[in-house]
Order: sequence, then structure tokens, then C-alpha cells
Amino acid sequence: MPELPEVEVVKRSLANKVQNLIIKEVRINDGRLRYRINKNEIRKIVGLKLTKIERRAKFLLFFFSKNTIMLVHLGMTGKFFFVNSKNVKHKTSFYYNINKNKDNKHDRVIFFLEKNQKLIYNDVRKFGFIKIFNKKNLNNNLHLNNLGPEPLKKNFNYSYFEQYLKGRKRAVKDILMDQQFVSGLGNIYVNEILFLSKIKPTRKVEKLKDYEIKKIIYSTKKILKHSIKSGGSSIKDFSSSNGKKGSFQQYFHVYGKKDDRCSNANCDSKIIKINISNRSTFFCSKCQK
DNA sequence: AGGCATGTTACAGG
DNA sequence: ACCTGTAACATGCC
Repeated sequence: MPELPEVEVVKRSLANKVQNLIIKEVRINDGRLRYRINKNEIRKIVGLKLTKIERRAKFLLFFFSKNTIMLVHLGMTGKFFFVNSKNVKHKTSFYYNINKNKDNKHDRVIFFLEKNQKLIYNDVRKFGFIKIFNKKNLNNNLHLNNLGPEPLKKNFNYSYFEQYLKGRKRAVKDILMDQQFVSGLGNIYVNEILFLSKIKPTRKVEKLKDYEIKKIIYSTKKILKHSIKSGGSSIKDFSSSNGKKGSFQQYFHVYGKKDDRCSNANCDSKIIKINISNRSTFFCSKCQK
């Protein structure tokens, strides 16, 4: 999925396009997403005004009038297209876009807006979901309830980190991927964060030194900010796109770099790939201890 | 043909 | 009740 930076970029690019527009109609081409979309449920937003879009972790929250909220998770391959009145399509994220013709095939839900504009939810693998809630029910929500702090906020800090690790023996990579510990990180960014922190992903959290914890926090914030500035990462997409394209993938040091030489000067080691909790894990065994 | 892919959650076992 | 690991979901690329 899009991780935090990509979801943030999607949010920002959508915000100025669809803000304050009224939903005219919703068409479901294929509602069999992670959760089957209930037609009556989603039609609740027809006639409502979209007032605001927010991001929490990797979730997008669309706020409508009448205290109605649409919660969207992009899963692994979810993306939005905005189609303007001249029928020009703008991508808002960049995953698994093989070519423009094939893209249409995976348009799962279409939101018709004012002035002949459209917002399209496209999702190849259908791991994403769309749910409608009333604001009242949102503070007791399965998806949002147990999320850890936002990594870019001040409450993701040394004392929180150090406190959370007490009595836990999991690998540091596993902990950073855990949305209950810190929310919004995924496999790509955690690999990159640990490389920048010079910490081996298999290290048990109970053995992390104080300065290493601080280094992880610093690296996390630095990498996420840099990626958001770069428009996020675009991988597996080498075709041109109408919208802006993220470029942070050019700054990857380890993710997907198996057998490449370590990018640190004076290091002649190769990047190794292993598995941690069933996810591909890349690191330099010389630079990361 | 088989392995792999930016994720979450339900479930089983300790 | 908490912690941890595994399987499952769907589709396409290499």
C-alpha cells in the first residue's frame, strides 16, 4: 500500500480538487473490496457536500455534511483518479499503473461530482476498502481505535518509545511495522529508516541503546518528511502519467536493492535480503549492527 | 509455473 | 487478558 507519505500526498492532491463539492451520484462497478460495499450504505453520501479530507495513519477520512464520514484505506494498490470537466484524468497516486487502457478495468467505484467532474477509486488487488460512518460512531472504530501515534507528531518521542519497548522481545523491524506502536509506516520506509539508523532489522528491541532509539526517531521523521516533499514513492510504474509522479524511490538505499553494493562510501558490502514476519527485509550487514 | 508484491485482520496457541 | 505468529484475502508481474 501506499504508506504514510503516499497517503498524505493523495490527501493533499485531492483536497484542492474536490473540496466543497457535492456528490451527485455513486456508481459501484465492483464492490467486492476488502469489505463488500453496501450500495445503500454508500448512497448515503449522495447529495452531501464534501467539506474536508484528513489522513490518520494510512487511512483517509472524507468528511461530509450531516456528520457523515467516509473512511478509505488504499490497501496495496488503491488509488484515486480525478477527472475534470474536460475529461482529463489526474492520478493522485501511482501504484501498479501498467498502462492507461488497463487502468480502467480496475475502476471499482465512481463518484460523480458537480460540473461533470468525477472521482474514481481504482484498486487492482482489492485489498482496500470504503466504509461510511456517522461521526458519533467514529470514536469507537475497529480501524482507528488502536492506532499508535503519528510518527511526525511530537508524541512519537523517546519517552514513548522507550516505555513501549519494556517487556517486549520482538525484532525492531517488526515493532516499527506494528500500527499499534506507531502508525503509518510500512515495509519500504521501515527498511530505509533502519538503514539510515545503522541498525540491523533483526535486533531485539529490548537490547536497543538509548542513542539508537533516538536515532530511529530522528531517521523516521527525516525520511517521511523528505518523501512527502518528493511526492511520495512511485514503484512498478514506468509509464508516464497525467498527474504528478512521486520521486522518492530514487532515494531508496536498501528497499528492492538485493545484491546491489551498499551506498555508503567506503563500504563494499552487498545488500542482503531476508524475511522478517513474512515481509522482505533489506539491509547492509556491515553498516547496520 | 511458482514466487513475490507499498497491508490489515481473524484466528490459534502460548 | 495479553502477546506472537500465521493464514487469508485478489490480481498481476517477473
